[in-house]
Amino acid sequence: MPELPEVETVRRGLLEVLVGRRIDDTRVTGTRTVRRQDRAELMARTIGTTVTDVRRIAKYLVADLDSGDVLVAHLRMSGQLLHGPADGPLAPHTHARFWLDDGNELRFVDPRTFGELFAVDPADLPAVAPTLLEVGFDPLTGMVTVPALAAALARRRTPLKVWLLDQRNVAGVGNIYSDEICALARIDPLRRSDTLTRPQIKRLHEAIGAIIAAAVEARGSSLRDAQYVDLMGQSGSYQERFRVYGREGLPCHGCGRPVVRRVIAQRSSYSCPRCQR
DNA sequence: AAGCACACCTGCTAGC
DNA sequence: TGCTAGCAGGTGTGCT
Repeated sequence: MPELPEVETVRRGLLEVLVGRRIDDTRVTGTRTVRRQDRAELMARTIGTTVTDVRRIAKYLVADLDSGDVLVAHLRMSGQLLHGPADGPLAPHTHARFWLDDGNELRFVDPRTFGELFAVDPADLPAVAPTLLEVGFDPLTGMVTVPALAAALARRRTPLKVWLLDQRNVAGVGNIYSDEICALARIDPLRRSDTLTRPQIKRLHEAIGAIIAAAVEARGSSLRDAQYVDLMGQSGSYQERFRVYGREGLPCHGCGRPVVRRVIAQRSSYSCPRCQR
């Protein structure tokens, strides 16, 4: 479900409702929700702790606990974190519940069960979740210079779309925003990363920053199935500004010719063959 | 070693 | 109306 803008929107919501709250009780019912450790260990490491900060690393949400441990969540395709009164109705596919000391509850809901939770000592992260520590620059908080971007692009020989999806290159970009970035930069997503021209790299640099900033501003994108909602169940609005994503056959905003869908890296990819080269 | 295909799940929708 | 093939915001694994 969520890419950087959606995860960032959830993070900002969690900052408001979680920081300073003590977790009075934790219950995990989903059998696939905790995969990197024993479920009982996650419960033991969270119950009785107070949340001191909520950070984002790529698409991971990281809650710092006053015990020194971190509670980490990844929503993958269909995960949601929802916050509300502890006596509120339970949504289907609720796999974990965290009871807070103010009468509210944080719930992890995930129909496809790809999402996950784990709670560890940060010193153990290299062993438990190495990829979380191997992410590239963050377009929202750590944009790189144009020469640094050029160097990183030259290090791989893979389609630009695939390069953008690789979290080791850019942290937090996924299928929607990689297409939107390529469209704004007017580059073919199949263009090999190590063959971009100087002007293309400059445009790509601007596009990465601009698309992600605008999508965060819009509180992310919610598609037709309304899977993505923020902590309070509210939708984002960036889907109203999509240039190409999901617009197969509809006119390109630049030239009016139909947007084309292709499969790249086993994902749907949308682009304008005329404007993107 | 890098690059690529596939597996992991459930639910919704378009098309017959 | 009812069935089913196809598709969905991601990433870990295993192959070449």
